Amino acid sequence: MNANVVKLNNQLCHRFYTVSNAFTRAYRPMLKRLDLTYPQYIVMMALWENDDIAISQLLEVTHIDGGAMSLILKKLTTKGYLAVSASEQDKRVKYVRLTKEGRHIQTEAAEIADAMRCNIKNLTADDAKQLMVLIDKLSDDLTLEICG
Amino acid sequence: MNANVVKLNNQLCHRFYTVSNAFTRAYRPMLKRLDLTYPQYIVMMALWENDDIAISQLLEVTHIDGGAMSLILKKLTTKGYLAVSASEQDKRVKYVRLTKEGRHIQTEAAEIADAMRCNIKNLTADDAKQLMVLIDKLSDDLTLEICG
DNA sequence: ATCAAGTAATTTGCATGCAAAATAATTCTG
DNA sequence: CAGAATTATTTTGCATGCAAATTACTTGAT
Repeated sequence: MNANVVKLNNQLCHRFYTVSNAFTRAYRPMLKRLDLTYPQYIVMMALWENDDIAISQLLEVTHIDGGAMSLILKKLTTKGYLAVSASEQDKRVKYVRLTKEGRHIQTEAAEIADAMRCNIKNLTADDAKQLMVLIDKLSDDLTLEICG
Repeated sequence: MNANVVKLNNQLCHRFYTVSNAFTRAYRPMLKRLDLTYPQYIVMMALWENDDIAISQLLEVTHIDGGAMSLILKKLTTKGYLAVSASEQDKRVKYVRLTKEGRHIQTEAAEIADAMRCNIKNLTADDAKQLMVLIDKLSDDLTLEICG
């Protein structure tokens, strides 16, 4: 029978794929004036909220790939937004700290976040809240069982 | 005031980023035996549902990047899952068609989709339905206004 | 104390995603 | 009917995402 035909339009995963990429594209032109890519913006957001943390913690909150993070931190360092330094206690650990410039651009970033929220008109505030709750439920499933 | 502090945990976009990547990672080991990556799997799903279509249509339903699609189609051709041929009417247009082998692996793919659904236990069927509705609303916002 | 494990980061190789430029072929316009 | 504008695909250059291997340090067991 045809019940086994996998329909693209029924796939939750494909929706996430599509929307996630759409977000990245939507942010790109806005982040351009800060010279940030979307993943770099995620790192900056994490640091604005919690500065001077270890790379391992940054990895945990951002969910960015470790290998990618190495490159991203180098680029953000080059841009002058942050500095990375090894811990004295444990030389394996490296701490990331915003520079004055890195803290400074937070104001502009807040405007970008506002602009993005304004662009999302179809979705009500309640919808957005609901959406986050549902995504978090799904998120638990995905992280817990790395599939059998 | 602190109202302008952008919190990572309030960002819808970051949730999509995280979950989308989690899906890709979750699918990877399952798709391995079919020698498919997740985007390649999307292309196959689109073709199982609608075979013998132009690349432009494939781009439309999958939302995969055009540049990436070129490479993906080459790889799927090499794997023996499909064939690409130029249209007679309009030589600019190329049609994509599944091979017998390409059609054959649909059965196994259906099992993979089922397995993935089984792994998502936290989310009820109703939740999933709700989630799709909300994502589609959001999706409209993102595709329509490519931001100002 | 010493050597084997374990940890934190980085590096590597491959597969996209994205924007912009380049190709190739078709249609539109004067 | 010829050149311009348009359309379908591919190519190019850069930035991740992912898994696996590697490096540099630390900790643990004996």
